[in-house]
Amino acid sequence: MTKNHYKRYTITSALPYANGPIHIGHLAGVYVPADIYVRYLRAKGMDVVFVCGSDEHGVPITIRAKKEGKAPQEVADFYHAMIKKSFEDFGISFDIYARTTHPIHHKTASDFFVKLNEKSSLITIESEQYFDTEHNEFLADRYIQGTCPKCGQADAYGDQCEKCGSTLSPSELINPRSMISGSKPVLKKTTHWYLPLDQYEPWLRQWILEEHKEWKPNVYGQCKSWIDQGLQPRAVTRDLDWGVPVPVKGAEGKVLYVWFDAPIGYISATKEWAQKAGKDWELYWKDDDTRLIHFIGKDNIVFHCIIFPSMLREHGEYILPDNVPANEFLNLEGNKISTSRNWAVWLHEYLEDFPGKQDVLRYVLCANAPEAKDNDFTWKDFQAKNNNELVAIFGNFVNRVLVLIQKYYDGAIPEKGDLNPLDQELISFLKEAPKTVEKSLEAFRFREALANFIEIARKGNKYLADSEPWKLIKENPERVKTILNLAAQVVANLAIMGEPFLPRTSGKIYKALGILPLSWGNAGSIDLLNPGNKIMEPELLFAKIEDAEIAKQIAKLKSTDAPVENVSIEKIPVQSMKELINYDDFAKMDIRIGTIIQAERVENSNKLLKLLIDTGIDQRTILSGIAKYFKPEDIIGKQVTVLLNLAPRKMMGLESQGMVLLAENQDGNLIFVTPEQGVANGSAVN
RNA sequence: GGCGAGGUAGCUCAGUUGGUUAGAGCGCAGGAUUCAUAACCCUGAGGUCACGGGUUCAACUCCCGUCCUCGCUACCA
Repeated sequence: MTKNHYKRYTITSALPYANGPIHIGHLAGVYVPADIYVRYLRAKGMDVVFVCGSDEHGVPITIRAKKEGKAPQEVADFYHAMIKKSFEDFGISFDIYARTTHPIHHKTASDFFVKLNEKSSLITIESEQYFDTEHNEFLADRYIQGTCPKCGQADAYGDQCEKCGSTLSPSELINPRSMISGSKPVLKKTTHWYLPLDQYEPWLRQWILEEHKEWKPNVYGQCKSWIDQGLQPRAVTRDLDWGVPVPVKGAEGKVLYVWFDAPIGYISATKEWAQKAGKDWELYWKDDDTRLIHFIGKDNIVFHCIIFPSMLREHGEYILPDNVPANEFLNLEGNKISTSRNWAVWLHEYLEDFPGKQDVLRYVLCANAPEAKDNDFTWKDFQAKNNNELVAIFGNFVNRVLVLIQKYYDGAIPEKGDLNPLDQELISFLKEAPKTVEKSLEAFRFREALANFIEIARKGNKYLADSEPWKLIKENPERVKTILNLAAQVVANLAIMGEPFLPRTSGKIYKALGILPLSWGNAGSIDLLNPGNKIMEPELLFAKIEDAEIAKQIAKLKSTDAPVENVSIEKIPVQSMKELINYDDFAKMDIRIGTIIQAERVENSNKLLKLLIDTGIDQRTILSGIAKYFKPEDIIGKQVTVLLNLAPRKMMGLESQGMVLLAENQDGNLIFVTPEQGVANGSAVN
């Protein structure tokens, strides 16, 4: 249960996978909110550690490494360095950005496993797994390719088909082959350790569903869904040579599964930081007065709410997360962000294209963060928020105050005199402002917090408009001193309360005011600036972003064929060529042209269409997973290419007698392979 | 199909335990102003709160059903 007071905070943000750069979706969902929260805590003087690091293990990295003829470490090094740098340049204020290949992490993860094993918290299960006899090693799911049993895609991986998105197990693949040698793998017995999640169900139910009803609806709902569906034991080891070796006799050639070692990375990162900073890491993980918070995206909910807490609890010494504020996903210009299609705004590219504009992106991503539902990032909105809010409201207010003080008082803060009702109103608003912002931040409502913050600048503009110092300067100069003193105090307040959201901008304001950064506790005061203090020549906080710059970004995005720039490691080709076959293999296939004469949806299926095909030699039923792409009535009469002698297979209680061939275009839509000109049904394709 | 999250002004979103004329920002229209990056400030138009039932003195808010979007999950040979 959330307590009222904590002595310290441990804040984690999801470990990026060292297999690609960071994009705005990662930032909006995880790193910007986490950083805002941490900066806020620090400004309040809280004892806080903010940890993150690269997740460098896992099979995708080894696959990429193999394809590029590199060692896995080289791939991880490249992206680790790139990610670390872009976070630094962007201003995410980690206390440490660690990595899971660091010895401290290997030892921590290893010890963690040993402890669980010694407590008999893990169970071992023997199973059959694919083994590459040529290379003499077990094959990770990702190392096995074969035909997807669900969509027929020939290059599905052992754990997932990237075309249809199905989750698979290697044994389901048709004609499995090793991606290392190309040979056909054999099943071989192997033993693995499992975390018996099913045994923790009563506790999880109590801990989450009863004691953490305050978690966000999306998080709470996902957890409930998982728990209600019944949890299964989960393997925590794999037969692989890239990862943390399983520290048990007889486990040679086995490593900890990435999902087991990655979250422990938060702990080892804290250890590494503590060593350097001369702190006691255990206070941050084992003391009940420490509040542990995980910032993640919705894809990580089950790991951070169910699996990792189960591990921590079984271990026995650790505290559990008090909250897991997971965000939804950010879309880009109406489409899902996609790395493979290069539909993304990459952080390292943004930093190059918009130098010095880190705060603009922070602002837009926070104002538009996908807190309750998926959200859309558009460049037009980015421009509008910059020009209409940062420039026109915030930047403009600060600028006009500084310009007026410069003009009337040669840059010296004037003295306050008697206060009138207008002043009083401003002062009481200002006094309440920190509490309002604070309340939103404490509830992880960052959009609201940001809106509350920008409201301060709005009020400042209104105060100037209402009090009209530029008019009064002639008739009542004494009064103007009070107005501009108060206006300047508002500017100082903006610097304090803006720091979590817009740290660089805050720095600029402090510099312009000629004062050192103030802590959050000063917010709300109207005595932050001493009369007589000199301010600097005003410098604009934000610049307008012109249409041309936006058009350029949109054009860049729309040229989806463009390779990922500034990434020297090449992307994995979409599909590599399969192994060679001889003519006889090909001749075995009976491929013909047929015509769809009936088409209807399959009941209770949202993917399958039941097609009746005239193949020239018969009329047969073929089921095809294309319901998402075609309406039945639209495809009747269409000539298509059909694989006739594919062994029949039952789906949804119906038998499919063949396969209709389809191609996928760049948008991910399916296209029938249709003869250029009409031909007779039954014509062979050779 | 099952489960989860959403469906509120043109756009992006708030609406706390059901309570008087449903809010904000942007955009739009009009006005005022000139200290300011032609920015600021004021006013206004715009919503059968997805749809249909029900509970209630009272429902955006609770219950039932339907439709749509997103995610997970099952059938995509």
